[in-house]
Amino acid sequence: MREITIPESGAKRKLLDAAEILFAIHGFDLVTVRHVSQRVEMNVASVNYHFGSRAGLLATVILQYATPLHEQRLALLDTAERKGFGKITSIEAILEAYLSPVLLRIGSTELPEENFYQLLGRIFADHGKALPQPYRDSFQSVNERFIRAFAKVLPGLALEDLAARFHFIQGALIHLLAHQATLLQGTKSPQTMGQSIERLVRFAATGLRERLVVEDVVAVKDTPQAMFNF
Amino acid sequence: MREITIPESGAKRKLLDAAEILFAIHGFDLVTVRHVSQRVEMNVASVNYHFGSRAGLLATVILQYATPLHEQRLALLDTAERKGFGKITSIEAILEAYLSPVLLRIGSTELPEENFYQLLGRIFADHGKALPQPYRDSFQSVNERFIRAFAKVLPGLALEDLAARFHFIQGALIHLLAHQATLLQGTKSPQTMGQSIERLVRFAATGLRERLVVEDVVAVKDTPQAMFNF
DNA sequence: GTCTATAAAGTGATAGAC
DNA sequence: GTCTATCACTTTATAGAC
Repeated sequence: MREITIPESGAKRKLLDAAEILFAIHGFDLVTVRHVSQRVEMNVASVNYHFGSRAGLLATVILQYATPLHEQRLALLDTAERKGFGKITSIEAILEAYLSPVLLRIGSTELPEENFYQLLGRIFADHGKALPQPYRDSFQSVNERFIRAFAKVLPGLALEDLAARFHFIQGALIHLLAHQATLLQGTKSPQTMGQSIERLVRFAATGLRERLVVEDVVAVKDTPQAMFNF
Repeated sequence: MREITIPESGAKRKLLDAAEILFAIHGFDLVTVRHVSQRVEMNVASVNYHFGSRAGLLATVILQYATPLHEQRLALLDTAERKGFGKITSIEAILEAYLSPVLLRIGSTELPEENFYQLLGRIFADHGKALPQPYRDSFQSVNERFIRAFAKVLPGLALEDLAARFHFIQGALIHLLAHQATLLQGTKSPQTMGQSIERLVRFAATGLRERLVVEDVVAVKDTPQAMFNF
């Protein structure tokens, strides 16, 4: 599998900057190599020369943002776990390890805050669907790592329920990232993303602590791995 | 504003059936009028003849699903509110009025269950972005109606916090709809959507009941309408 | 590395025969 | 209403000049 390195400057960087904001605003499907190259007044062949293809450009953009975010999430999770479990705040610590890294805007170079969140929302909405399989697996392994961390501090909860709740939290985050900008239109005192994330942490922590006893939700015991397929 | 009526049979119905499943699988941006017409072995001009344009076809598909769902949600909410508040179960009743109508698969004619949920997820992920403004307003008014209903049974919670939490729940539902199918790959005893919705009701109800006292989340008092812009 | 020209295929929409 | 042919344009990608 080819490694993708992120250029600091030069022609590749210029094209990436253009691609990032266009993908953020219009989505992955509607942006053409012409839109990208024309935005920075380069020729139409430049994208294919520097990234091989349109797909190569898209993969580079996605990995530039997803990879450091994944690393930051896992690093914060490691730190939270080393500080020890059993404390009342451990659920919040894991949630913050997962949610707060989006606030660091890592991977971003020139992108305005609003477009950074939009782009991140699009990237995680389809779980790196535009990436080759090996890269997609990294999305999945981060999910699995977090679900197992929650399982340790919520021993009374079935893994199936935990996976479902984690999926809910992931959806809430993606929706927030995708629509925070439009949510603020016309507001004089805009909510910052930090405030929204803080709200989500509290909402999710309470929801996770709900002790589930449902008769009609049957436990699934056959293929554990299937639970992490998202 | 032109009314859009849904045909029961005939050429329009055939084209709609094709369009629905293609939009569900590939997304709104990648499906062409040729894909649609060729799927049911009709000529390329048929879409433009029957729907005026590609955009007209897309709007018809979206409204066919969104309109009855909106009506069902509001009808269930009215029923829940008439049964009286103050009971411990009122939060769950409102949540079920919002979430459970997706299980009825209303608006659907020929769509397999998996694709129905996918399509609904795509429709609500972008709040009817592909629709003319008057229709988009109906998405927003349903949200506002539900947030106000929650406010009555959660009087201690600021409207800003409520709106944020409702947005989280909406995101969780959309993510669930969009990925329920892939979530089940490889599972022998698949979770039904009904079970997932039941899990979401419990998770969300608990999260909504969390009594928020946060110093760093400042109340916004200027433009109330901006809170419902989603 | 940059750029123009072009290939080969696809796009939405429409004119006009039937 | 149906269908073919076609228009005017856009798409990704590449060959080849500089």
